[in-house]
Amino acid sequence: MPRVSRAEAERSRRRVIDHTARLIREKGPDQVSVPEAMAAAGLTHGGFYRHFASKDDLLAQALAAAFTERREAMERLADRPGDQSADQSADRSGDDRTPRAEFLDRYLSEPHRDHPGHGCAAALAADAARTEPGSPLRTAYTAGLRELVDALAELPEGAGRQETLADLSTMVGALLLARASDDTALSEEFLTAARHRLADGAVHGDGADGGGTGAPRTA
Amino acid sequence: MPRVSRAEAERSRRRVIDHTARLIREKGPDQVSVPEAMAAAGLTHGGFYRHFASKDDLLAQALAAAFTERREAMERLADRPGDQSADQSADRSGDDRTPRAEFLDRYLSEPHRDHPGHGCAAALAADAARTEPGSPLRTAYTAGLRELVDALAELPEGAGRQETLADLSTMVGALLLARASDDTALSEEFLTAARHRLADGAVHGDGADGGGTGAPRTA
DNA sequence: TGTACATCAGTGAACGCGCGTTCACTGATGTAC
DNA sequence: TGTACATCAGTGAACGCGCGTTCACTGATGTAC
Repeated sequence: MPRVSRAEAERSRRRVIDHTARLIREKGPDQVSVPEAMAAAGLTHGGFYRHFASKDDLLAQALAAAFTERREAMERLADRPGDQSADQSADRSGDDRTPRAEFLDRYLSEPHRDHPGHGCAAALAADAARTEPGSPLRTAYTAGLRELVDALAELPEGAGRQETLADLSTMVGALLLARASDDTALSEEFLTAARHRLADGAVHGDGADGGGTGAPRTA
Repeated sequence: MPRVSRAEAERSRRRVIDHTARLIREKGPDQVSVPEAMAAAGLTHGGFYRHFASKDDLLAQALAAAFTERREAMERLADRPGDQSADQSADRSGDDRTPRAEFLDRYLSEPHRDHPGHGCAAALAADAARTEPGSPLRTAYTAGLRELVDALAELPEGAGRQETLADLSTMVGALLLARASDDTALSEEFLTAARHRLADGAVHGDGADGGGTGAPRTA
């Protein structure tokens, strides 16, 4: 069916970007082909260049979309206290837990480890690092990373910027190492070790987390 | 020159593996072609299958070599106190610093960030994670990672296993994020934040390392 | 130690394949009157 | 509102290219006697 409406074409474009945003996290940007990206959106590869200047262009837009998708999910977490939909305090899901604690636990969880397709886009660090400085993918990565850092730092109960950068390093590293470990026990050890480190590991004076003495993770 | 001696052939094989061990860290395993790996060793691609069963086979052997190369460098660090070659205490290079502190500083340094080719093989986590469980690359990665963890945990002044896993997560994450950040300031921030976190952040009970007061680089 | 011959490391051409990109074509959409 | 025509989203074939792998060939190396 040639020549669909402009609204339909715009929907096609978004579908390609969104599917590619998933595919690059699942397989890596280099392993996603143009025919594959188009097919995932229900199209043939011939029309690709009506929507994108090049494959690089699509990859950069898809990466930006992946970062946005995650940032929105995180902001939903941060706004949670004021919002209630179904279970307020019925089950033990954390009304008493801070957005930061909730974010950490979800980040360092087995579902996140096992489903990279809708997971953290910062985990594509190595792919971004291998492109030329100034390349579309590298630029999109850096912008997305910066926004992620800022959003993390602004979470209620967040620590200073330097602590946030160290936290994010630990999270990304543990997630990647857990994904790569071809051994269930070792993989879980990475997630657990990082969770413990970030929950109370950075605290010097006292080891209590829940309670809430003032500056909990300061040196 | 066809039909070289067996010793020469063995040297060729090692040259291919060693160059590939560098190339996969620089460009990623998927971006290294068979012709490129052979050319790096001064050979043409035709003879490849006299040395390796497949490209996958070479990649796995190269990854194992990359891990070994780094482990040997680390063990040299650990043995340093007993070994002296040129400068014992002439310059300020750390005779008073622990092997662990030395390792951390080198790991989270700009030279390591800027020269992945001879850097940490664990940074290939995402590439390993994207292969099938049980694949040669994945298996080699897991084995190398396990040895790295063990070697780290056995460093003098090393903490427990869980602390080691969290430390390694922070190091790998910070290194990858620093490499990907297309902004010098942000990149250095990641290295610095991780250095501070690991220098004094993980110590619970006492902060004393080599010389004097405990936490020297506290916020 | 010398001779005869099998082995096999390395070469370069060739294979089938999927890639990114281009292009002629189609017909419904969008627009001008 | 209708009509005439230009636009352009999507199709499918085609391009040149580099890939992983195979293969016939070469001649020095290694071995048997």
